[in-house]
Formats: sequence, structure tokens, C-alpha cells
Amino acid sequence: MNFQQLRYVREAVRNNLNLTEVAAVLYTSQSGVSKQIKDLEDELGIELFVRSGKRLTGVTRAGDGAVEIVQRILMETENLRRYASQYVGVDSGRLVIAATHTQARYTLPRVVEEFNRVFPKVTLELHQGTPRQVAIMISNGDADIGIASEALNDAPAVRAYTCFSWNHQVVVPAGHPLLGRTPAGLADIAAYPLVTYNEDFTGRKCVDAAFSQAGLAPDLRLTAMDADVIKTYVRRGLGVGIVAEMALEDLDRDGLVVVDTDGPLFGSCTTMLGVRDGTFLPSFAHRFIDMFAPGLGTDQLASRPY
Amino acid sequence: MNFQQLRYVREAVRNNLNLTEVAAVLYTSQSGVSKQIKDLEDELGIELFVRSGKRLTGVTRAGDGAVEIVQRILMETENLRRYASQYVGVDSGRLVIAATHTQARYTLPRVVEEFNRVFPKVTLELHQGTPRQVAIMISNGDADIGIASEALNDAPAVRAYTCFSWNHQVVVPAGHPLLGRTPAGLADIAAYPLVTYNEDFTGRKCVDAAFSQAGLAPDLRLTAMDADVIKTYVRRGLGVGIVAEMALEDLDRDGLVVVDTDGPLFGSCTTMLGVRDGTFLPSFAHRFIDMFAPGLGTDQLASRPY
DNA sequence: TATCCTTACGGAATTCGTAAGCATG
DNA sequence: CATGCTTACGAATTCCGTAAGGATA
Repeated sequence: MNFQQLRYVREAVRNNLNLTEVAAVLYTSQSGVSKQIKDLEDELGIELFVRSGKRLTGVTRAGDGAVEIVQRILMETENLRRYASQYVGVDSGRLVIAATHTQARYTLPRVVEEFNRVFPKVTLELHQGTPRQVAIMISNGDADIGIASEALNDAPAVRAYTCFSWNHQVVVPAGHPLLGRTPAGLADIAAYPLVTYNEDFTGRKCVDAAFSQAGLAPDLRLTAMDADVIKTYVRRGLGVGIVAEMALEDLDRDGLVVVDTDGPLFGSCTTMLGVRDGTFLPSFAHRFIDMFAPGLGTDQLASRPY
Repeated sequence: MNFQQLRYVREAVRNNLNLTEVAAVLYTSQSGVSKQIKDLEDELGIELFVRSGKRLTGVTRAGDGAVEIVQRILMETENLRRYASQYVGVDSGRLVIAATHTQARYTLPRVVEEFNRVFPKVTLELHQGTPRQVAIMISNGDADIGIASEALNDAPAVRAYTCFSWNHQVVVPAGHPLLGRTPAGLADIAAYPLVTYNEDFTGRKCVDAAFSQAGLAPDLRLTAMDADVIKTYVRRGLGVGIVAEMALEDLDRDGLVVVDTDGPLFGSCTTMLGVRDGTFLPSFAHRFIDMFAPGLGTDQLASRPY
């Protein structure tokens, strides 16, 4: 048994049991992958994969549990490397953040700037994706920390924490008729075509819930993944925009105005932070978390093994 | 990084950092051990061991945490092997029980017999030792299940469960004067020289506590590790015996009699069962636990990852 | 027919073990 | 001076990758 074999198994599961792909991903030959996996099966005395002829078509029942253990072993070896790298160069290394556009564009810059000042020798890598992709990146260990406004615990082995709450705001181009009827209510807004986030993005669920509870069926003229796109179309008069309050900067430059409403119209949303269960995080990662959501790093996270 | 290197590191810690011994234990050469450990240190970029000249004299601060992770990795690989062996031959394999003499001699035979009938293809290995040795065997992974009447959680990573309670009994040779004064109290017994267990064995703490609470300072003429030895000396008239109730079988043959007392004189003791935290136990091991302490295997243990 | 796993086999890289060197207590 | 780690170097083993073979959709 060796680590290479375990890596092949893990990657086989991740790549739809296609050993050719596995070889490509790990920069090696198919034959090697095939042989090593078979060797491991021989050593363990069980078949991990179901083969129909010469094709892997599934994971056996025994393989199912084995893969779990394999992943734990590999996770711990990664932990060992990270742990060691903490000592080799103190406060140096790499930190991979996976985030949605909203976070990367509006909430993270402040934190990234501060972190970069405190830890100039840490390379920050910012990966962007949908909330679901963020969760998967955490789950696979491709990202150390994931940040999104949606649930992050739909992927396995992801532990999610609540960071802070925020609300949506309504924006329109200067001179829009809505501005004459403030404070505006939900019904006022629903009278216009709307431009807001895609489903499952940046608290869109809260927006939908608010309208449906008020018995309103608004005209969603356009939905997009991020506030920059939304604001662009709002400026061009496509409709009334509903965006996260974090995205309200530079409105003047864009010729947009926030509509005064009767308190928060849409329920408050929460931004979540996710880390992989059982993964070692170097101290600077904890500091990053602390900068993003003060108190989280020391309180909840500290009670865990890592 | 490979498993051999990790094994060398673990064994080095276990064998007082003596690489020569490590090589002997693992049936290989010192030079290999030395080189591999150094290679691992190079790869991780940190020194795991403190060297004074050409001698390992300690574990570095970084090494301390690294060794913990190394042990977790190796534990999981053992788990993988065990897990697999469950499928290769169903209900076959090896089960190592570490127990004190009292358990091995009096409480386990019934269980072993039943287990052997149900799982004839499982090789049972019974290791005997002091309570402390039992705990260490569990902690090191040298035993799957440990059973003792004393605390088992003084060794690291050992999870202990309460199995059942029992009391001590007083035994004397037939015709002993104590038999004429029943039911006997603590003071009556303390009037005679006593023969009982060594310190830290088979609930000896309860015996001491009972006497000291009653303000008595009995004459402990002889203490021994097990009831067989104790009974031998009691039969020869050395003193009054105090043994676990489990050890009361075959008294007639030995010419011994249980002294009728005024209820249990010594507080009730508990027999503990210990397993290593994070270690995979095959299903037959869980069945063994269930046979020994019905309800334990399904209730408390089932709630754990393994 | 295109994709994809297995097997064979020669070459590359690791690992192992003997032996010698050297530091410590 | 006995013990014990390191280094060197040749031998053995393991691992890797090309190429050919066979199976599936």
C-alpha cells in the first residue's frame, strides 16, 4: 500500500471512474493507474470498483467504505504537510479562498487588503464560483476557506459557520418614478420589472420569500449572478434592481440611486463561511477568518481538533 | 512521503528514539531507518527530532504535532486493512483482547466460549497484563479491546465504557472463627490479617476506601495480582481473603467458605471496557463487546464514527 | 469505430542493506 | 570503548511509461 495508490483511488472516484482522466489529471500513464489500483485491491483482498468487462462502472459496497477511509488518510497527509509548512517559514505559504462573486467583489477586498498587509509572505488565491461550486471546492480540499451567502453544507464534510447578516436594497436610475413615492413598499416595487440575482445566489431565496408572502408575483425581467451585471442593466432602464447592500458602493458614478424603503423589505440574509471537516488550517488561515468575521475564529473554530 | 517513513517515525517515538531498536522491531536495517527519517524531515522541511551530535535526544516542538498526525495516518491505514479484511472472509480474522487476570480468568471464559461458537473462524488472542498495561496495549493499537476493573482512560486516545458492577466478598477456610460471628462487619474482618489484591488491581481502591471511611487500619498481610493466588494463601491460613465476587467459583474444592456479611461491605466496583479512539472495529468485535456487556455495543459505541 | 482498461516488458527511480566512519556518554 | 547515528555505494526491488491487446457502447 502506498500513497500513490490511494491518490489514484480518490481521483478515480472524483473523475467518474475514468482512469484515463485520472492519469491525465495526475500527469501519469493510464497503465500505471490501472496497475496500482489493481495492486491495492489485491493487497486489501477486495475489489473496490465494479468492472463490466474492461470498464469501471461503479464502486462496490466494500469499496464505498474503503474510499471514505482512503480520503481520510489523504486528508491527514495533507494536514501533515500544511502543519510542517507552518514551521518551515513562519507565516508564509498559500491560502486558497473560494467565494461567490458578491463576496469576492464586495466583502473580501477589505479583508484581503488587511491580510496582505499582515501576512505579506502568504500567497492568496481567490477562486470564484457558484455557491455549489464553492461548497465542492471546500469538500474536495481544493479551497481552504469558502465564503458565500447561501448554505454551504450541502457538500459532504463541510462545516459552515454564520458570519454576519445583511439586507437587500432597491436601486433605480436617477429620476425613476419610484423615487417620488418613498418610502416604497413591496407592492410599489413589484409594479415594475425587476432585475436581481439568479436562483440560489446572494440571498435570492429571501427575495422570493418576501414577495410570495406578500402575495405578489413580480415580473423578474432579468436575473444575473452578480450585482455588477444587475446594476448595468438597471442603469440602462431594464428594470428596478434588487441587490445586496454590500454592493451599493460607487452608485453615483453609475448614476444609480437607492430607493428609500419602509424598513428592510426582504428578510435578512446571512453570509456563511465553510471549512472542510478535519482539515488542518495554518494559523494565518485562522487569522483570515478572524478578520472576515471577528470572534468566529477564536470561538467556534477553536473548539475543533484543528 | 511514504508509509515506511511514517512507521519509522512512530516506532522511533515508541522506542525511546533509539533507531537501532526501531530497525530491530521492524526487521530492517538502522541505516535505512535513519535515512528514511531524514528524507521525511527534508521533504517536510522541518526537523522532527532533536539531535545532539549523532544521537536522537528528543522530539522537536514541530515534531510533536507532526507525530500526532503521523499516528492518525497510520491508524487510518490499519483501519483500511481491517475494514477490507471484513469483506475478504466474512466473520473471519483476528481479535486481540487485553485483560487483567480477574477478567481473563473469571468473566471472559463464558464470553470467549460463546464467541468461539458463533465465530469459529476468528482467532481470539488473549493478552494479559496490569490495568496500566492493558490501557497501553489499547492505546498502541496492540489490542482491539481492553477489559479491566480499573480506570482505562489514563492512556491517551482510549475510550472507556462501563460494563457492569460487582462487589467484593470475604472468604475464609472452613472452620474459621469469623464464621461463628455472622453477619460479619468491617470491624470483625479487620481484626484478622487480610489477603487481597495489589494496589490498582481489581477494585482494590474500593476496599481501601471502605476501611478508611470506617476508621479502620487493617493488617494487609499479603497482596497479590489475582484471586487464585489470594485463595491459595487463604486456604493455607495466612489470613482472611477479600476477592471479587466473580472469583467465587469452585470454593468447595478449595475448602473455602464465603463469609456472610451485613450487605456489601465494600462499595460496588465497575468493570470497564476500553477501545482506541478512532480505530475501526470489525463487526465481530462489536458482537464480542455485545456478548460481554449487552447493550453497550449497540448503544454507546454505535454513536461513534466506528 | 472510438473509448477505455488490462497486460507485458524494458528502463528509471527508490529503497534496502552491508560496511565503514564518527560522535557521544 | 560500547552504543548509536550517519554516509556511501552496490544490489534488489518497486515503480513508471510505452506499446500492444481486448472489451464495451
